[in-house]
Amino acid sequence: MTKRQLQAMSPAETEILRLVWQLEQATVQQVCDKLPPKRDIAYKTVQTLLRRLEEKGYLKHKTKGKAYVFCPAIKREDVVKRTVLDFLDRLFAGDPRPLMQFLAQDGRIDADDIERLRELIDKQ
Amino acid sequence: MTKRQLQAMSPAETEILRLVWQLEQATVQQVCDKLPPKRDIAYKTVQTLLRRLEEKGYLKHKTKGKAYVFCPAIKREDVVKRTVLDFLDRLFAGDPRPLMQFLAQDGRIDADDIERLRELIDKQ
DNA sequence: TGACACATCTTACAGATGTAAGATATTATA
DNA sequence: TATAATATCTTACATCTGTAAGATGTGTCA
Repeated sequence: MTKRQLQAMSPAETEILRLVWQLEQATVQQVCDKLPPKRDIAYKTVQTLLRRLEEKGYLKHKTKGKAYVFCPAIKREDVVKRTVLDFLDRLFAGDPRPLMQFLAQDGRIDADDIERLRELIDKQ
Repeated sequence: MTKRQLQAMSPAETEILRLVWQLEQATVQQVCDKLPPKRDIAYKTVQTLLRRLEEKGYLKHKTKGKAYVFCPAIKREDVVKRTVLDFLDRLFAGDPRPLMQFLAQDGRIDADDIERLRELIDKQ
């Protein structure tokens, strides 16, 4: 029971959590401002998603003036780990190679990226 | 409108579609047999998921004897592309590098994998 | 040809999700 | 100290999801 079971994040919640990570900590308004213009959702909706993320244990908040400031309640890398592995399991039976291959073939990673990855692996 | 908008797959549906890919084509029973033992869901549930995948346009079926044989209605690589890019957007703002980095650091890809990726990229 | 096994079709249903409105509280300002 | 602006809290609600049961159809074999 050291490893608490977190309730899964929905896609919309994931998107919002990422913005909080980027901002390190954020009010509802700041998250709204950070949304890409194409992503047209109401302030109230963002508020609901932040609240649900807090209920699920991903965020916590403190009060500043009249507004809440939300910040991560668990380490980003832990969330990334759980989320990526889960994704990998479902789509590729846990094998990361088809995923990497797709990224390479689709031109989303280049020789430089590969070089940096090699260094990272060699260092270990 | 050449590029039809596919309805998103749910996590459970994704898992089932992956099994159909592995089997190339499959009856409900074959998908059930392919499920990992830990994943304990009823025949009827698998049937529902396959039906929903067909409704959403990911699968089609033909009849063989009294049973349906399901097979992909769209190319696996197209589904992978849409699904991976969507995932990447939500969790990493579209940047694949944190994802790769995680995989490397978590020991999920090794030097050999990297070498093969390099070859793949160099060939392009 | 009747019954058994096994499919599909129809229906269910609680909980999650996406999206947000209305009610109420709080802070700054005229 | 009213009042406007801005927050949060409470509530809503249609749809999607995960999970599956019950009704009905169909092929097979005695």
